[in-house]
Amino acid sequence: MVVDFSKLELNKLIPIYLQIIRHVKMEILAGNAQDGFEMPSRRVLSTLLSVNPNTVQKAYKQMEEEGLIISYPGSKSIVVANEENIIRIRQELISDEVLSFIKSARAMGFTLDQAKNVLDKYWDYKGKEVD
Amino acid sequence: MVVDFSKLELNKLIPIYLQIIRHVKMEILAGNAQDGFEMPSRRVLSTLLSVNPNTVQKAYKQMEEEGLIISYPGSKSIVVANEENIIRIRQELISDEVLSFIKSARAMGFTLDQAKNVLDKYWDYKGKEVD
DNA sequence: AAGACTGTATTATGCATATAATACAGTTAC
DNA sequence: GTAACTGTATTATATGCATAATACAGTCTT
Repeated sequence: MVVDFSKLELNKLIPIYLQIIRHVKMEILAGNAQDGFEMPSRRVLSTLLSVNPNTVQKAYKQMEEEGLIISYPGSKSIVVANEENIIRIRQELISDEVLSFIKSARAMGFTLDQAKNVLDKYWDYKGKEVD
Repeated sequence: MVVDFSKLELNKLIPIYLQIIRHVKMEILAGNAQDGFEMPSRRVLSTLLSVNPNTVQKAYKQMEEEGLIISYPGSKSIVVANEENIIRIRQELISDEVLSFIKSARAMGFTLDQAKNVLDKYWDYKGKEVD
């Protein structure tokens, strides 16, 4: 099975290679990218995302260094989704995504209840308009 | 009264001038930066944040163009926190902060209830460790 | 065996961000 | 009025990110 990138929408503010890495981590956490799954090749993913192959390579190289994937020259790269990695990724993403949101919500003057109400209101939200 | 920047901690991933702008918007939303409040001078804020004066100037110039502040050459810049701005800022920050968090939480496989539980767990969180 | 795919590497260019060092004119405080 | 502050502007340099264009060697498929 191959790790799915079809739901990754690139944001212009954050470096693309970091968004690729974060996407893989989220797919692992969500249980969609399991241990031993294949990564798409650098060239294939660069085409899919309309991005330069070197940008994808930068992401893959860093994931390699983090022990998130294993690459064999000539062959495809493989996901390493062992317990150790999953625990580390969960801590990292909670710290990056959850805590930064809480920080923002508090800075905006939200109480905990108000923050939960906002989640209720926008959880199933799809489009672009907000009110 | 002068807009407070003492609680702004700079993140290395996001451009500094954007973090400055976002901080002002959050202070306005939270009701801390009220209409007519003074901004710290470019030089003073650059010293406070340990950042180049030109970086602060870039943030102030963009806020000027957004109608968020008014500057008079030689004098201090003033916050424009009218109803129109507040509504626009609220929409913008909800879109930027709330929707991006929801998107991340869903990508991590969280249900709405799980997301709320995470908020409960970390809302009052201070330090750096996560479990 | 051959061709098409892999990973990996190098060199060059463009752009945005941030820094550094000045400069000048208007306002404010003493 | 003078000094110390304002906003505003310019030029130069460095860095990170992304792109473009190649190149080479290993693996896989047929």
